[in-house]
Amino acid sequence: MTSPAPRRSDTTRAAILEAARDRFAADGYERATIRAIAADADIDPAMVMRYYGSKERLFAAAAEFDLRLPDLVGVAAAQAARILVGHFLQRWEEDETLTALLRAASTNESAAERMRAVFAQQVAPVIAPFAPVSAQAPARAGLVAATILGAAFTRFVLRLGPVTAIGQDELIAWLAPTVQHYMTAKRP
Amino acid sequence: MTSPAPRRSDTTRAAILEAARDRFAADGYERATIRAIAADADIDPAMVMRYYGSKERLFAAAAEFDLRLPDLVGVAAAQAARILVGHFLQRWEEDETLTALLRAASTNESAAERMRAVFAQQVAPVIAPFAPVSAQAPARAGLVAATILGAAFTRFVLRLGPVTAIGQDELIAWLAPTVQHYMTAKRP
DNA sequence: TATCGTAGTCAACATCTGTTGGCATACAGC
DNA sequence: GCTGTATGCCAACAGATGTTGACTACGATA
Repeated sequence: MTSPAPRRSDTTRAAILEAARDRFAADGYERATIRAIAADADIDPAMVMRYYGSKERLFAAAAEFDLRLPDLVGVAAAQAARILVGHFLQRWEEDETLTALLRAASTNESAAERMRAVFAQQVAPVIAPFAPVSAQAPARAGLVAATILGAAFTRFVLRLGPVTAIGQDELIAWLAPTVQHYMTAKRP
Repeated sequence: MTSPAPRRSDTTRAAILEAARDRFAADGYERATIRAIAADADIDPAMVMRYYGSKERLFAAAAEFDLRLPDLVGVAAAQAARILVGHFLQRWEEDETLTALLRAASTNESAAERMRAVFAQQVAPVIAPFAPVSAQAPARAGLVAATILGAAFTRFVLRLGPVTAIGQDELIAWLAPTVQHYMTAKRP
């Protein structure tokens, strides 16, 4: 597995991608214009098209990320829930790509599709082993996603005062037991 | 308090508003165009401007709603949480205005501001009386909002398969204890 | 140094957007 | 019926947007 030869334009490509993430995170898909992204990256709008083909494909490239969820096999449910919630909040704070995808998924169908894929490929498999009955695993993972996304939406997108005011540790302390409950509790 | 004289154009106004709610709910603020709304209502785009002044004010009119939250004074917390969650889910299913506001709030600042106002004026006051310590009331209400909005987002906006597959009764059974916990449990 | 592919610039395009003003029509009050 | 106002339609404008193609400058390679 050899990486492709480095190109002279790699710095430009990276600058475009970084500016795109900024704009998509701040404005969502439709309000983030190619011209604004190009201006932020201090390059010509035509470069964006040359290197990424279209706005749609630029977004696809900008919204690519790995949640890097830890392996939780063998970890007790209570501890696993704490780790999960903490990891998600941390990822959201350090990488605005997550906010970009969340914002865009509200109005752009392909962004929503990507988000569903992230759920299916990265989140659900980590939650599933904790389900007492495997047939319930999808619903349980869905509830966990609703919890995480609800927190992320109110905190990073809507910026609801009382939620942004909660410290990260306290937020983890509130959400972890909920997530644990969804993962393992008897079906109500 | 006398209602203003009915105008001949009231049916047109109503048709515009209904079409606007449809479009805003389906597409979000920026992708819902005045031309599309007018076409849905089968009228001329200029009529929208005449009656609502601007797209911004049209949205403001279309996104106006009352959650009609019930009075929960004296109700036990467990029961109150059930009622609240059920009421929210029901409102969301029957009135797409809520989805319109949720979608728009992701990318439009004035929609977000309105959503924060709905939280402060309609949601927080209902939750506050259940808080054991009144200083914690805002945070508790914020957590409830995160729970509700997370469920609404995954179910009605993102349409995440496993979440849409959960029946309404079962969803209430899962969420209500969580909401009750946020409202009343000792701070973790 | 000459050559060729890469990187970058510039101007323009077709289209769509919110918005405006002018003009016809229909209704209500005299 | 006549008049004035409310209602509706049409065409157009000005600006923004994604996208394209032609042209120039650079940098490695021969």
